[in-house]
Amino acid sequence: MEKKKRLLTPEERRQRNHDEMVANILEAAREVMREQGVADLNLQEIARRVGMRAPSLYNYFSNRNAIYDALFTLGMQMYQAHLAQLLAQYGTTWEGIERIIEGYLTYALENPELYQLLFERPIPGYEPSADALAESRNLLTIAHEMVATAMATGTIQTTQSAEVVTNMIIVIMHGIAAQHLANEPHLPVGTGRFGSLVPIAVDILKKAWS
Amino acid sequence: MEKKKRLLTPEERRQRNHDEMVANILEAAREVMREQGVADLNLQEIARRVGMRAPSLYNYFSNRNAIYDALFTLGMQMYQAHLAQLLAQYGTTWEGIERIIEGYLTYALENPELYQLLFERPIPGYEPSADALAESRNLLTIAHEMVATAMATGTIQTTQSAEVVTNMIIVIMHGIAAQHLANEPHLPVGTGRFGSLVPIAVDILKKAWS
DNA sequence: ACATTAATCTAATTCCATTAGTTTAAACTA
DNA sequence: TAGTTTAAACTAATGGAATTAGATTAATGT
Repeated sequence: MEKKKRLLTPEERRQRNHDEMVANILEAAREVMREQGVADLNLQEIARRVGMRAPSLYNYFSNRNAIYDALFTLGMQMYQAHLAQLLAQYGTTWEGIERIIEGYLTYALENPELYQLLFERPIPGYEPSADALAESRNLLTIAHEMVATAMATGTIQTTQSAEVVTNMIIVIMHGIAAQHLANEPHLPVGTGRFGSLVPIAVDILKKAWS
Repeated sequence: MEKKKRLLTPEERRQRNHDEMVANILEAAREVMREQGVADLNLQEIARRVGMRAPSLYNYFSNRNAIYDALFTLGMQMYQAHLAQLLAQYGTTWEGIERIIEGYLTYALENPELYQLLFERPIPGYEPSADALAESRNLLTIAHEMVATAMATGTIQTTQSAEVVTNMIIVIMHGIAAQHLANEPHLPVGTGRFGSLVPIAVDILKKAWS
């Protein structure tokens, strides 16, 4: 009978408010990046949108790059969740590989600001922190394991190493996304000069490797 | 007997000095971009290197973006010369295609600042001018003609359209260069996780299309 | 009540791009 | 040759943005 739905202690309430504000700031930052370009992140504008002045942001992030870094980590986690879902659904089949390539483009179109931050580097003064980069190495491991499984089960048949196969898939996946984003970012997945190449590229790989 | 090697008129001398200074500024700008990143082009630093103060640069360029634009055009002309040379030497053979892919990576490694400006966009507030973009459309035309010739002469055999073939080659070429530059920019052409994929990628295409 | 602390603010600093206005020296003109 | 024009430089000023310093407020803890 002590507590049916225990009230929050002041400490917890403070923490919750703080976390909420962090989330709000990141959300506002993504909006600004989408509207004004990834590199033009403007602290005054973020502050305006969350209802404070720019210097107050420093209670939540130590500087502008810390905001980029939080978004880098967030974006990496989002992409990994997206990828894990595809892997669970399709496994390591050729269809799965096609879905993964398509999924990379989907992610890029749905979250262009995060995509650019994660996979198209040069933000003026920003380099991902060691923590952020660890997430990104994790992603490469997942890709490599997927390819190794596909080779072990015979889906992919080639004398090339799993590393070469992985890298080639990355090249094609990234090449398509980069060109689509640069030239026809408004067109949906599966359409346009580059977006429509996904199944064609997979056919070419299939012809070479099965 | 009028003039053995005619002296320059004052007008010509003035023009020559002006042109020289423009070239010096662009050279200094490339240095700064290489050292501090493409997006961090700093007018004070350029000015220091050519021996003047920042506002004096405005006698030669109307603003910072005009410098980017001049470099865009310069870089595009350099790349086209590079490409024309390869085309003349190897023609539209499979070896020629391999050299072109390799040549794109070579250009990217030798002129990383121009490569990023030309082929990896987002410089904060800069969009290429119409003139600069015309150069870039020209490049696509050259690529498309090359592929059409290769298909007409039977080097490339496929039911795909020349446009699809061109775009796929662009995807692979750019994908390799982007990954190499992002991950192992210090390694020379032909080496590293991505640089070594060039011949492998060409083999895959050859298997699919000949 | 008093002290602490988080969260906010305003004001100040620094770094840039860009503009305004001035000076100098060369070149043209009468 | 003297006076005018013009290119090319300068210094000083403006305005935007990140960041730091210092003061204030309000909630919490003792």
